[in-house]
Amino acid sequence: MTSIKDIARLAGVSPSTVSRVLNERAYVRSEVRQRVLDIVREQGYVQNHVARSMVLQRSFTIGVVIPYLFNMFQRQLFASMEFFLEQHGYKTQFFFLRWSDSSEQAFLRRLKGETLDGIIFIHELDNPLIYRYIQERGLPVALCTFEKQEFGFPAVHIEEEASAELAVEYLIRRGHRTIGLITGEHFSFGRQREDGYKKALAAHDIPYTPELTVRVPAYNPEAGRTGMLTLIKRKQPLTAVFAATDELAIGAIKALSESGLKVPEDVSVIGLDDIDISAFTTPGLTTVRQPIFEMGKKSADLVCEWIARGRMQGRTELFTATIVERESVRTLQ
Amino acid sequence: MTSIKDIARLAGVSPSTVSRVLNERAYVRSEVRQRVLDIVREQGYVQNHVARSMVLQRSFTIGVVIPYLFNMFQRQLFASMEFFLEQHGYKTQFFFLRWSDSSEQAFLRRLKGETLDGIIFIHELDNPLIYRYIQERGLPVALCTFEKQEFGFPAVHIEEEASAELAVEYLIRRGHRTIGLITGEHFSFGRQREDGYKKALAAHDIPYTPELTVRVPAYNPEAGRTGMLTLIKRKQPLTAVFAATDELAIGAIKALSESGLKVPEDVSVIGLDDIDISAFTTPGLTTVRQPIFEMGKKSADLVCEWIARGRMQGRTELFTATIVERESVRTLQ
DNA sequence: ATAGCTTCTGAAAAGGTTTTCATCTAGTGA
DNA sequence: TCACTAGATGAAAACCTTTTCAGAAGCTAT
Repeated sequence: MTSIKDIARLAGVSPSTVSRVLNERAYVRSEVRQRVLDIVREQGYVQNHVARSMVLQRSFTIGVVIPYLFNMFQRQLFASMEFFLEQHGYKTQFFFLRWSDSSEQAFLRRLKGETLDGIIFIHELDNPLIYRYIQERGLPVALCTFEKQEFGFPAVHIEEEASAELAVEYLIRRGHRTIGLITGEHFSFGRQREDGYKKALAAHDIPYTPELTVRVPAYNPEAGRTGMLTLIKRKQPLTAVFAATDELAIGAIKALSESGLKVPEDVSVIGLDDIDISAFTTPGLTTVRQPIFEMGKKSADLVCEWIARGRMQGRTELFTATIVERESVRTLQ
Repeated sequence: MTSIKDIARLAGVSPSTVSRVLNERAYVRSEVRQRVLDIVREQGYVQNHVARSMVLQRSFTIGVVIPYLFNMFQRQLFASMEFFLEQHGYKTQFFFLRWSDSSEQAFLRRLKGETLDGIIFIHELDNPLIYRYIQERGLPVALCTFEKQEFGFPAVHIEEEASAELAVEYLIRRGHRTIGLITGEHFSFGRQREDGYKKALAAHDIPYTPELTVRVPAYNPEAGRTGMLTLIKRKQPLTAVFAATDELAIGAIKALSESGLKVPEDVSVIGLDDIDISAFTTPGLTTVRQPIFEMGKKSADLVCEWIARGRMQGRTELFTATIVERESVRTLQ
């Protein structure tokens, strides 16, 4: 591998000068600059990132932490982040977490050895030590889909509770009063969306029926399917179901059709997220849209802004969720 | 940040000894070893990866290159790779490519500056310089979903052509003789699957009708939808459609139902890939299964094996594709 | 002629690790 | 007692950059 020294030797200058040329510093005679540049091109020389990171004490890398699941929602979010992070001149380093406390600890250890310039969290982690560590180290960070009041990290998210309310409200407005809920056991958004469901019911004087709620261990279609199957088996009459995420909703629709029930004729289904695929199910999934792409962009912007211009205290970017009407909800009567 | 020198000072030994302890080398008195270990734990010290990469000339990072698209198929593949790469002790570094020649050139430049230990390519890149560079540098590599005979890189893939044949054959066996094809313009697999389609027709003496083929510029549901719409508009009678990927098939089903055509009663649809979601569409998508998870694992294993034990010449791992029967294909008569 | 700037350049240090080489100590066998 | 070996340790070099500092050269103003 050719190094800066080779270029220096070939150009008859010192490594310092080559470095100055490469980093577009002043104080290099234009004639020398040109000679160096020519040799660089000729030799196909590229700076060694590792050595650069070493001396600069920065890696030009942003970590993106995704706990446990890597579903369609996160794929879209991640793709968006990666795109804008690259535009800002940063590489993206993935951190998939697995489902365990030891995984979060392992992540923390790993984090300490990593020279990241910043970090984005998708979904909330259980281990508070991680946030505390980030705080102490002063690592630029952005939270995506949740916030952490006590730390005042910049965050981008929708009003989870209000968005769920919006979905259930939509159902109620269309005459539904026996509404099932399928949500996941994990993550703050699952709880918040459940709260939103309850709040909407309460606002319309509909008593909360525990038998209409089912909590599943994941947020994928398969979990939605088994959740819906459970609900059907309970024989609690219902005319509609709110699934806490679109993937859950897609699984629910599958379970309904497997059970000979038509959507939306027999049971209406509404989701939350509006992932790509929701526009392509049959029937098209009525859902609440989270502006995923924009949220990914904003998260990227926030970390980069912190890096470039220093920390801004307690900045939260709230996105609004909106109903997307497709064909999976029927108006009663 | 505490460094190895701090630990050395605290333990009253030299950095060399600490390094030996950390890397589990011999020639350290067990008493000293324990003292160092205690201080390391106490101080929460972790090795600095950048410095380590610098001196070791390896990064413990495998690059995964994904051209242009980042769809559901690739998400699953990527998740699988990341999982097994981590098991092998490697980090995963993403390289998303955009749709242009300059993007591939930019990638090549970037690649030169990167200290990767290995690289996995998902889908074939157009720019041959990239493979030549990899070859010259002797960088361990694995190809996933395609192969490059002239370079003899280890590769894992299915027989694209034969798999497509399998799908079309399945249709023909069920009495279909006017079969549409929706495929993408780009990537070798698109062309190969088209060849498979033609071959299956030829094998059953069905003349190839160009009007039944439509080529779309992407491999996502939206492209599948517009592709199907085009096919419908052409008014060329057909009883079945082979979509080159499941995402295309999902879009095709959507277009059919939008046009008042029922699947599979009016038109049968078969895909290829068997991505997660295909089990959850209504009707369930009949498709040809590519063992995505296993292929991801194998790719990871191959690069790691090359790194650990040196290059194995021209090793190709062929996976077999199998029909997955669900509800989107009807038997005629 | 001298002092004081500006522009340009190179030597050397720094960044945090690993590894080679040299040295020292203790133990073994003659 | 004397070589010799094995075990344990530290000093220093190396990995490849960037940046600071110092010095040289050329100019301007006194």
